[in-house]
Amino acid sequence: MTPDPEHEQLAAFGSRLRKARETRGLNLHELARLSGTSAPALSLIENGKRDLRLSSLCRIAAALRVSPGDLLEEGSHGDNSRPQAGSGGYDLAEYR
Amino acid sequence: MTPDPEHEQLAAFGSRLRKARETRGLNLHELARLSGTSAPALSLIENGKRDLRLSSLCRIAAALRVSPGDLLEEGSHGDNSRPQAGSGGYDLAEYR
DNA sequence: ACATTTTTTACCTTTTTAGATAAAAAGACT
DNA sequence: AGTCTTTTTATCTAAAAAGGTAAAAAATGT
Repeated sequence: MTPDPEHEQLAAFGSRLRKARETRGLNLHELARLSGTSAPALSLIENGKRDLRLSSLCRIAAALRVSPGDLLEEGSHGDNSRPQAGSGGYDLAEYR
Repeated sequence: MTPDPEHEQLAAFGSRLRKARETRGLNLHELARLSGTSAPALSLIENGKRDLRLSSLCRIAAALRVSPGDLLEEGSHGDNSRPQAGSGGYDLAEYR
């Protein structure tokens, strides 16, 4: 079958991204400010409706304090379910 | 200092990609046929001079029989130094 | 030195990411 | 019901990826 592996991978990436974001209690607007990618773009990406550049992927991963690979692999090795570094704060004040 | 983390990450990705390609004994032209990304584009990417889409990254990784994450992480867990699956053949004849 | 292969660079065109903004849809809460 | 928050969708514009081709540069081999 393999109905469009392209879209499948983007969709899988998108749902992992969404899960990581929600786990950290961030909404799209906040992640947008942290990552530099706009909220509408993030919405499209999380729904697998938009491709994204590697540089954007890295910025988003950094904003979520995840290694970029953890958003591609289904997180067996790197635990993706919780923010890893201490100080759960996200310095959102800086971006206000 | 952090002189442009953007370019740094692309450059690091590029050299990992180059290493993976060379390990498999493929030249740019062959990887281009296998991945669907043109040889000039691959050259720019390997030298960190061009950004690339996530979908392109996945196609290239598939052509090299590597998981996409292995090209982003420095391959501690997934061994990246050798083709993983058996049958070293790459079916280049199909693309002639 | 010469020929061959491989890589790099340049130019051009098409497609697409990406941001901004606004508006609509969906959810949550009182 | 209504209000507020969050998400989704749409439209527009600019910047950039990506392919093709071709030519130049570099590396390799005889």
